[in-house]
Amino acid sequence: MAKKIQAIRGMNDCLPTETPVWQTVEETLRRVVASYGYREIRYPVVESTELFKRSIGEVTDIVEKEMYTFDDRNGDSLTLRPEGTACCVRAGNEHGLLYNQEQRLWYMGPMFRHERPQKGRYRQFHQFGCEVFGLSAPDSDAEVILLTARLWKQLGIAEHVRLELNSLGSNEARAAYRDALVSFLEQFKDQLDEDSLRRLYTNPLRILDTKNQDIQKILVDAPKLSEHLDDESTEHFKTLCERLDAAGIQYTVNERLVRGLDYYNRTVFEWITDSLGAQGTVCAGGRYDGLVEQLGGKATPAVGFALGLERLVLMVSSLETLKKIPAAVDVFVAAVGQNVENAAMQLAEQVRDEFPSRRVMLNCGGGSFKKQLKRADNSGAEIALILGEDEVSAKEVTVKFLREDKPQQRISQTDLASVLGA
RNA sequence: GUGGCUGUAGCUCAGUCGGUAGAGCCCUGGAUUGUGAUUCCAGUUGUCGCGGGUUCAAGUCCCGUCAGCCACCCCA
Repeated sequence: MAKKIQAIRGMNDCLPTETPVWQTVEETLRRVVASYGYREIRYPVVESTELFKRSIGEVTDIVEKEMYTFDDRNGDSLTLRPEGTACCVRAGNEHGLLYNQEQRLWYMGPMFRHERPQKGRYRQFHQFGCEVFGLSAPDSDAEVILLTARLWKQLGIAEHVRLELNSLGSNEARAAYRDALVSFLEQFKDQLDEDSLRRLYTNPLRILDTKNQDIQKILVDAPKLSEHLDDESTEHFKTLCERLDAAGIQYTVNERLVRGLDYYNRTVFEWITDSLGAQGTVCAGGRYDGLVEQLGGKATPAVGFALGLERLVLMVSSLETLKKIPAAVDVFVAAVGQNVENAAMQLAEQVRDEFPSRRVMLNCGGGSFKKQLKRADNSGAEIALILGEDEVSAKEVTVKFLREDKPQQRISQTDLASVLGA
């Protein structure tokens, strides 16, 4: 045997036993965003490397070490998209969708990050996201959060996720807080671990959500982000919380929640679960009022979120909140004897013509009657239509019920509706 | 990128002290030449992840490597 070629590490096949769950999740997402009037946008998997450097942030892990970057044949640096927001903004700017307009958009598709794979984290993974442009008031923040809350209800996992919320303030407030935090942490420089030291000057806010208990102790006395917020952001956040309260959405304000991507300002939020091991974040988002301008467009406020489809599928499958996966076949057509295969193929086509919603599988490859019935059983079909020489010459068909305790019938081929109708 | 665990039939797994490669499921045939799913009988499962090494002898011990899982890191 020739040497087997394996899939690339961290890039998974989705097998026929798994695709029904994916389809159900995807259909649910589409239905919910449609109910909010959001429209789909699609954009390429490959973009200019510069797009992600300018949006996500030069010193983030994603840009520093996780991107699939390569040179095009003409020497341009290209990157497989590691996230969708930057691409959405690029496409919106390029086609004049954003300036002086309101847009409620959604997207779904594969993203790529070169990380070490583990549960709920893969190198090719799939995100679904929404992006709202042209609206700066907190009711638009509230709307996207309400939309996500509805998703969990529709998927049956509402009891297994919780919402955390924070405000990063304006870019100026965030910068001021950053300086205050750095000068505070510099007093404890000798107690910081390697990761925190590295982030002290590159991305100090990320130190806030470290899992290191010793660092968390130091942080107890650190200056608080909420005390550095500008008045407008404080008001914005207060109104958002009121909207969520009025809508009956439960949340906790987590002052340590800062998010990893540079473009966020004001609202940031995460939906978290305890049922996925270390990868607890199912959905995350926030406001990014500066990004459109940063990517060459006219200043446009924006808010959005992204969720990880693999993580949702894992939750939905393990919690068994979905109904049992239905069989792929309703009717199996068996052909037994000499010269009946043409008639069987025609019968299968006739059933598909007359009953378009019925899923019909035709026996292929011959085989004994016993073998064909076994195939019928394995297909999951409810009904076997059996054609032998007798039936063909009489223009009849034998109907066998595979899942019900009912005697088989022999009916005319013009009377299929009596068993397949409705 | 770092660490721990794992890798044997299509699938789930066993394999003792280093001594001929095993079970169940699945699949195929038969009991039944036109009746599946139940039962009985028979049969096929194989680069023991890959490459080296030690040994008379390696699935078993050692080294390397690849992959999977879990955690760190990071993030959806």
